Amino acid sequence: MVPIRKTPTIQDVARQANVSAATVSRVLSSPDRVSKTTRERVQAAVSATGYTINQAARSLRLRNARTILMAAPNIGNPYYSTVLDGVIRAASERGYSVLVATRLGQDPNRWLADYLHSNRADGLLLFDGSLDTFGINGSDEEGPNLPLVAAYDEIPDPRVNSVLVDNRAAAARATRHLIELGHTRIGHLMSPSRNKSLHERRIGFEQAMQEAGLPIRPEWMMQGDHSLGTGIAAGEHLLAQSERPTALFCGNDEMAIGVVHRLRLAGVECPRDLSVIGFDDIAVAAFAAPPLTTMRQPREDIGRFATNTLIDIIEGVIPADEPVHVTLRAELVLRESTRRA
Amino acid sequence: MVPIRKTPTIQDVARQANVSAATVSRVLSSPDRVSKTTRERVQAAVSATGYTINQAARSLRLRNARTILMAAPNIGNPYYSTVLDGVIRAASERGYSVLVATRLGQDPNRWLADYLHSNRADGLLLFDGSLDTFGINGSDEEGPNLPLVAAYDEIPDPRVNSVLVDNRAAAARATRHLIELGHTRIGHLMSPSRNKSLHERRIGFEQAMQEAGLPIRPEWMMQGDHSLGTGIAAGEHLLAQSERPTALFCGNDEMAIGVVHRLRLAGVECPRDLSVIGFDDIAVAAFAAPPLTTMRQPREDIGRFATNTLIDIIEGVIPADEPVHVTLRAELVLRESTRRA
DNA sequence: CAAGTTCGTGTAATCGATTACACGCTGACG
DNA sequence: CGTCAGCGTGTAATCGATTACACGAACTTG
Repeated sequence: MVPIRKTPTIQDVARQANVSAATVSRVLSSPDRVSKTTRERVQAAVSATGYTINQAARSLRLRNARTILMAAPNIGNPYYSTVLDGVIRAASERGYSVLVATRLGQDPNRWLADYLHSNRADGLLLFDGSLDTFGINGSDEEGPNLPLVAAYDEIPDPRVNSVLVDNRAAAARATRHLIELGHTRIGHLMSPSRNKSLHERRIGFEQAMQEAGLPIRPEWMMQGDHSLGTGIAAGEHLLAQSERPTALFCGNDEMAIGVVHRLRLAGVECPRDLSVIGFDDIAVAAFAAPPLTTMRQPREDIGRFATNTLIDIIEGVIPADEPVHVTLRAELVLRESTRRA
Repeated sequence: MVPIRKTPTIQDVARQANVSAATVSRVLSSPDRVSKTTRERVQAAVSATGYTINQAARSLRLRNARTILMAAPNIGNPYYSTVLDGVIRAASERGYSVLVATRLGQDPNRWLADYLHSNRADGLLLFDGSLDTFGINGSDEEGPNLPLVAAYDEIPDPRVNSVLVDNRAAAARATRHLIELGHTRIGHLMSPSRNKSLHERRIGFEQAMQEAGLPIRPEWMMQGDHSLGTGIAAGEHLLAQSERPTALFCGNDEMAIGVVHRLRLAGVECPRDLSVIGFDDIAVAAFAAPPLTTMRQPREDIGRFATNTLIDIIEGVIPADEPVHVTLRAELVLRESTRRA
């Protein structure tokens, strides 16, 4: 019967190797500062004891956590989960752990502060533009003082680093696709407008329409919230109208799928009666009925890029006082939900 | 110009309130042990300084992290992301943070050990049955000594706590659904069999077939790996046969969608020519073409339940030496991919 | 009024790793 | 042979929170 083996500490290793704890620490962090013979003795002791570092002690001493926090309004959403995958991979490559937080019922400005001021995470990946970053960053005058990278959604504060897709250009591209197919009666199911990045999609739509000299009909501009539910509601809104558009640009794929689903129940088939283009290219899109034409966001790249930027800032590779703004491009993916007018 | 404000410590609060750090600590953890007047003074000092606890210091002293680790082979998978959502919510309610780890290219038995022995996490939620739990638990004879709950996949070791779906019963239910619709020529696209839980789905299928006195045709038993790709391959396998089944039970929804997709390209329509039932009810399923009949797994419940069980074990609410085995039920969701033979 | 409780608070040790500083040894050089 | 540089290692302080123990004050009780 082996007695309960406590997790070995650096002291245990030191004793085993007949050196001081300081030397063990040096072997682990800067091996060249230790003579070859002691180094080997210590390394043997490490594997003999099965020592692993106690992160809490290390964090306390070094005032960092080698951990980043990813915050998203809803991780269950397939959009974010792909991003998260990229985040985890990038973080892991650089020796960082990933904490995940989701917005819960609480005060939106409180839920993160706790994590960040408490030395649990060294930086924040923010995928939620509705947050007041000042609440996280301390007083306004100081500016951001905690490593923070915003992605997916733009933060009004230009001092915040960001990794974004060029939503305006992508939305214009999507709209032009419909125009190139010969459509002139085009509607838009809009994304929530309090989110600045998403609002850009509407602007891109309007620009493309104006450039083509096409009218923007108010009754075909519908407000959605990115849920399937609003897609279905938009479908009903369209069904109630005497004159319907022949093409529709939706602010995201979920809403597009909702619209298509609702219209089909009423015998209005996509793309026969209505061409629909979405945005994001979530995994579902390719297998929806019909497979959805959409603007693909490089979600995993967004995750990786944002993570690497964040860690660069944390480690001082990038100076913290010069905000980084990266813009990635979305790509048109042609499938079967759009066709010639 | 305000000087750079360092994160306030418990000492700063103590100074501000004219008490000792011990008293501040007591106000925070057991307020009734402190007199009303000092308590209020301390609370005022806490808000005045904006103090938040330093988790690293707390973890070091208390030898816990108030953090759990969720490990899944692939978080980008929509299946796991819903589970993760349940995990985060349940953990958050109990004051725990969630670290997420994904299997990377490395040695499967090493990637977790580090997290757990290093005081970063107090327990592990394991969603990957291919791991050798002994590597995590220390020597065999000791048995599990680190709080661990396995979900989704069954761990061969009965001493490991688990939260699972009754895969065999659910698979039998799915198969009986096809039989009740009058199908007699039924195939099965199998899940990976090295995973014990998933293998149960095959057994459930075979049991239901046998009970109904229906033959199991080897050429209609196909091996998949839960990806869309194997669904497509299975579709091709079926297309190459002279005699095809009229119904197919797929080990998960992705494969089902792949099969349907591939067959349609060849003019074989679901459900007209082939009824297909999936498993899991991932978000896509309802909006696939056609909407997929499937067995719904209570994914968020699995996440919540597993998390609460894990935290109960960590906190000693449940004795660690009596393994917990919870079985949840999957539910038949009727949509349009199955019809009468 | 002495002795014993109870209550509220402070003192100091502790968790485990890191690192500035000090010290001793070796070897080079004038 | 004395001095000094450089290398390798140990000593001890430190990070911030928790808590066993001690202590003094107030209160109870015979």
